[in-house]
Amino acid sequence: MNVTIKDIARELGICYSSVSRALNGKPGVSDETRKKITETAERMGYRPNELARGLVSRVSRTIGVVIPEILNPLFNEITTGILETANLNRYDVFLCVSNWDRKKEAEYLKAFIEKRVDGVIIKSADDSPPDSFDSLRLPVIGFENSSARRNYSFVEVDNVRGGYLAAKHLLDCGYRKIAFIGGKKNSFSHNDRYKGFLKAFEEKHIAYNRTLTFTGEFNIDSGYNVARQVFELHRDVDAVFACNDVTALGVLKYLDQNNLKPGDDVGVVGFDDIRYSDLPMINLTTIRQPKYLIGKILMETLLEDIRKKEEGIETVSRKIVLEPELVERGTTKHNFIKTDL
Amino acid sequence: MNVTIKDIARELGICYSSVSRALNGKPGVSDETRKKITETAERMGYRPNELARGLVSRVSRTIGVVIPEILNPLFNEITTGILETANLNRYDVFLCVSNWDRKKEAEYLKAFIEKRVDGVIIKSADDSPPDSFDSLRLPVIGFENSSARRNYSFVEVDNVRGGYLAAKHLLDCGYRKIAFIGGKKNSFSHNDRYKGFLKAFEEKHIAYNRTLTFTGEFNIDSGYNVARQVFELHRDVDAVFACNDVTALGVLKYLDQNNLKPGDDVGVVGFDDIRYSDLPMINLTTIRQPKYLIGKILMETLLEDIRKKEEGIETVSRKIVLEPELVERGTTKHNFIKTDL
DNA sequence: AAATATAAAACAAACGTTTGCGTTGAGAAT
DNA sequence: ATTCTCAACGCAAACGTTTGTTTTATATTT
Repeated sequence: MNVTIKDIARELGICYSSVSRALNGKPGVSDETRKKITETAERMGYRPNELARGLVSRVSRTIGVVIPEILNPLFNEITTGILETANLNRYDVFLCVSNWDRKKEAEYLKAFIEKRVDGVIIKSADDSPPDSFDSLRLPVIGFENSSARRNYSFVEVDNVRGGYLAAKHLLDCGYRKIAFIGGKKNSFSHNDRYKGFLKAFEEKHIAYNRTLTFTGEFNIDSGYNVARQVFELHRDVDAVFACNDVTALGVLKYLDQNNLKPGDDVGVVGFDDIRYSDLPMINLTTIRQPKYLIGKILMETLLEDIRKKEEGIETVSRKIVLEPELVERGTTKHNFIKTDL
Repeated sequence: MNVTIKDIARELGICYSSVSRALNGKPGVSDETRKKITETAERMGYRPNELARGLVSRVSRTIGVVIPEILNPLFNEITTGILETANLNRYDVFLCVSNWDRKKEAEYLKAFIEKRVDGVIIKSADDSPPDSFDSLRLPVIGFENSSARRNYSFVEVDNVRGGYLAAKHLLDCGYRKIAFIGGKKNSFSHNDRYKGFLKAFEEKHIAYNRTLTFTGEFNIDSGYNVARQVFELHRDVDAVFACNDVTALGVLKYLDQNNLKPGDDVGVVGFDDIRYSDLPMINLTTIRQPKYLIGKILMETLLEDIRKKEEGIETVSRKIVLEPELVERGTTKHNFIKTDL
């Protein structure tokens, strides 16, 4: 049904190999016939079959991407960077959402292999990235979890520094009883941010009460519920560092419903700087991750690895660390002085 | 480098066609050899090459999706529905973002054809969906723009009714000087929502001052700027119907910065009911689109069309219309009575 | 004019599958 | 003993490309 190079060859009474060479700009065909070929290809509406092409050339110009969520603004923006960079380089992307399910993740990876993608980008659902790639020679790059040390590259933000910046800022403002609401317990990002968080206290020789440490899920409801827990258990908490902005939104929701004014009554710092957190109604102080850039670098690094592999150049696993940045907004106030509520 | 069915056949001293049949559960191979085959396939780590498979079977189990944006919460949730439904049915999705660029859109479609996707879902960047499919027999389904009547199916929300619900609600509350901030001028959704909007006025025999009609882009800044325009030009406006929630957020931002209280001073209704619009800090009254469901139905309908095509059954273009729903929140108040500001 | 070089085109194998058809051989029916 | 049936398996073509090799035709050299 579709036009093939054989059809074009038959139309012109020549061999189809010449058509292939002509259309791919390879030598071995005269300018005259080349012109005739491109013209008839155009006229007949020829569309190369990338499946056949990929079968012999072993290149599919396709990347597989697995992320845990897409609704989450963090991954949303990272994905945007990934997709735009891919498309800029004429690659197509299989996008798969694991919902933090390790099993699904493995299934997607299997499908990627069967569809012969040229490379894979993965934010693993847990902190032991799949090892099924170790045997294949498929270029892979991960987001976060670099500490799990695989033989592939990683991109991530300096989470220790992020946690440090958050705590230091809160302490500088004058907040003292600071609750830490982390992400999944024992996840690398959680641990690193907590580590940095504690470091700020140490540096200022302020003792940290570890009973103020909590963990939550990556959504608003969780943030809300944990906030309630925090304030019911510890009436004297005067600030919260939430390990991501979505959780922070849940905290803000709790404060709003309990007539606590962010910044004045309770300081709040988030992490990520998601879209809309700069709205005046939200105005969340946060640690910014360069989300779009992360996606862009993930894809660019992967494409470079793919190119090198095609050229037979050995690649080394890299770990690319980006800097987080404090964004001061209205949910923290300088010169905070505790007033008993 | 990869294990093939020929490798398995050689290992067992049989013909590779038997391997194919065994692995695909087809008849013509004894239970005994079938078992041996599946075992060695497993042992050797065989992964079928979907490129080769697709080449002969003409089925790739791959869907191409083109959307204008992914950052936008509306498309974000629709995409979630699309992806999850695809994955549930063991399809992979090429996701491409057009950024409302007609040319990019065409490029993606071309790539889809070359990669031999089984079907396409598209929210076209403008209101004349690409016609390049008319010749191909590729199953396609669109989101919105159904009025452009192509020979493929569409899913959309009843936009006329949505506009009507918004205006009726505002009028019922007591708002009278209502600004309409639309989307891209002359887009079908814009026109339909405006049509419904006007209908509510007619029904109540209230004249509508058409100078209160504005258009904007699909982002916060635009909403903010148009809001400023609205209120600088028309000091007596007491409510705004924004054609989408993102624009409405821009309006809320403007109100916040000008000490106007949503609901009490100015009624605001959005459209879509995006994530986070239910946060107490935002609390936006809006017309809900069943976003996830839209994505799900888009994919399910497409897959059905694909299945029918594979079975040689003729398909007819359908237009699936979903109902929008008014969600009352804090940015509109009943018994609003105009007080001169 | 014969030998040689070169560009253009044809030939053919390969990529890894699926699948229609032909072959084989063992047991059942005659 | 001969024929028939039928499952199990092998053979080979096909899907639409790319690409190395061979043939052909033309131009160049001696």
